[in-house]
Amino acid sequence: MNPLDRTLVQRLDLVATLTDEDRDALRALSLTHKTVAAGTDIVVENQEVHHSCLLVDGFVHRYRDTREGKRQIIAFHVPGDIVDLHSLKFEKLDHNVAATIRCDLAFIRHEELWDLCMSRPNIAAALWRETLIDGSIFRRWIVALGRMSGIQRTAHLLCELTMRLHAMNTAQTQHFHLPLTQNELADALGLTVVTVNRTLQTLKQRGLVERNRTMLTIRNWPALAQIAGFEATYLHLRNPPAMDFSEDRQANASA
Amino acid sequence: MNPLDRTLVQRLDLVATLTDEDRDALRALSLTHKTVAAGTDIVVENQEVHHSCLLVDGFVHRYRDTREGKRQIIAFHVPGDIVDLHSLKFEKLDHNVAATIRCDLAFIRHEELWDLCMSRPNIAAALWRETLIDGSIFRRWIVALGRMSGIQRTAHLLCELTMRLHAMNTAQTQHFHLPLTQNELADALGLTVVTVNRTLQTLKQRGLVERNRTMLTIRNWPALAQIAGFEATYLHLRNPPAMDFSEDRQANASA
DNA sequence: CGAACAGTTGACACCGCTCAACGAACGTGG
DNA sequence: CCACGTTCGTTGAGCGGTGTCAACTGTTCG
Repeated sequence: MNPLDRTLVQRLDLVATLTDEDRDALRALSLTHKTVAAGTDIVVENQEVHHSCLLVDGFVHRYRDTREGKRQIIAFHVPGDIVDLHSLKFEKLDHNVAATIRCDLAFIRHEELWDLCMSRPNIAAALWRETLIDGSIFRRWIVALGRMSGIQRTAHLLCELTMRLHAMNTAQTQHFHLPLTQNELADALGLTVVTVNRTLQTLKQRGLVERNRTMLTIRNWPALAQIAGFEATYLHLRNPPAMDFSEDRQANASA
Repeated sequence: MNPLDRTLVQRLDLVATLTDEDRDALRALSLTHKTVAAGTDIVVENQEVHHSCLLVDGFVHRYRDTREGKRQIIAFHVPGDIVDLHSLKFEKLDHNVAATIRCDLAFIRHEELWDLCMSRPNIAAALWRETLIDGSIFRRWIVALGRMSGIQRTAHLLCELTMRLHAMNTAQTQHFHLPLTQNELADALGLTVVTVNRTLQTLKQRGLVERNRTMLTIRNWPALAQIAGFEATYLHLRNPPAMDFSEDRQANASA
């Protein structure tokens, strides 16, 4: 099966309306595949690039360092995302993209992508919408960083990632792979590792989520969404996943 | 003179490459004009809109309130900006847009804007790029909110607004109109009014900037940019303004 | 003139940071 | 398969940047 089917095509179907011809045109894109190790910088600030990078498998984050050497993570990406679609219209990048874990990537030349946009307005619209959703998520992070407490922010991030992974079927139950260290969570949340550690303990004590290394278990989605003030509309999904884990909960009750 | 010349056309010329035909096509857009009072909500969350709003004159901010009633300002807009270009591809908005002061606005129907994008790829590219720059600014705000101190954040915001106003010639010297209250600054910076007040005093004591009601005076741009860690690349301007106020400084030395 | 808003100042509390040490899990090579 | 280094996670103590609360001043405008 074409790797684009369960990544880019599936992703764009989540957020836009494509025709069969659009999908075929997407499948016809020529890809350059590459696998990179955890921690690899995929694209770095000020670099000039002529292709965009589709995340096929793994987990990616975008970040920037301050002059004092502190790191702020700006975004996370799940399989199916084009992690630097913005580079299509920028000469130089203003931040870095790195592989959080070992990743399978597929590169698409800008020229070819732009030609596709010109010949298929639907696809241009879908990709533009993708970059706008990116921006919508940024806005929500700004609100979280500026006006929400540590525990609210943490809950919000976990809600967002859970929903995005479920939307793409990368996660399918209340118990799934979330390959982030507390350090990475801290750098995304504008907190320190110590605080994140304590915050996660609080969330566990309250029976909301449990995290163990690379696994996350949602124990009480409604309550988690409640303290996060999470509503999925800002992800602009056409059919947001239900997030009803009651069946799982029974199945896992014995565990 | 067509109001689009000194707003949208000028703005897009700052960030993209247009032909004369592109400019003519932009000038031919049909506009609905409107003036709103300070504090007016221009578009609100969850609203469905079928036009985008060009800021002709005034000052606009975008914001969102948390469940606890705290406000976070997400973006500021200067004349020439389309303040809700993202709405072109979204059914529902995920945040609010409000007039910071009395504003002259011009509305453009989405249908007409999209037709223009289809017929003129250059304009589509320029507008897409506009939304990407919007996102780039969000990213920088995320870094500021997550990993920079109150004084650094404040300096950074002042640098950004100064540069954007100068790029559009809305401001032309070191002394210009910046119609923001300390309350609005606080809500943008994720601080409280009290802290902003003290931070501004510190900046003044150090001889960097002075703010008086609606006026801002840049006293030492290099030093201000230094503590903010400000570099203009993320604004993605084709020709960033020089920001050399040495002549002004002499002229204002007596004041 | 008076209400409403914007700005200023002081005292105090607290959330989250810093520093520091230790424990647990993992991976790699001998 | 163990030994060991490295990364990740955990815990405690103390500090500091911002927030909170509250009072007061200054400005604008009807």
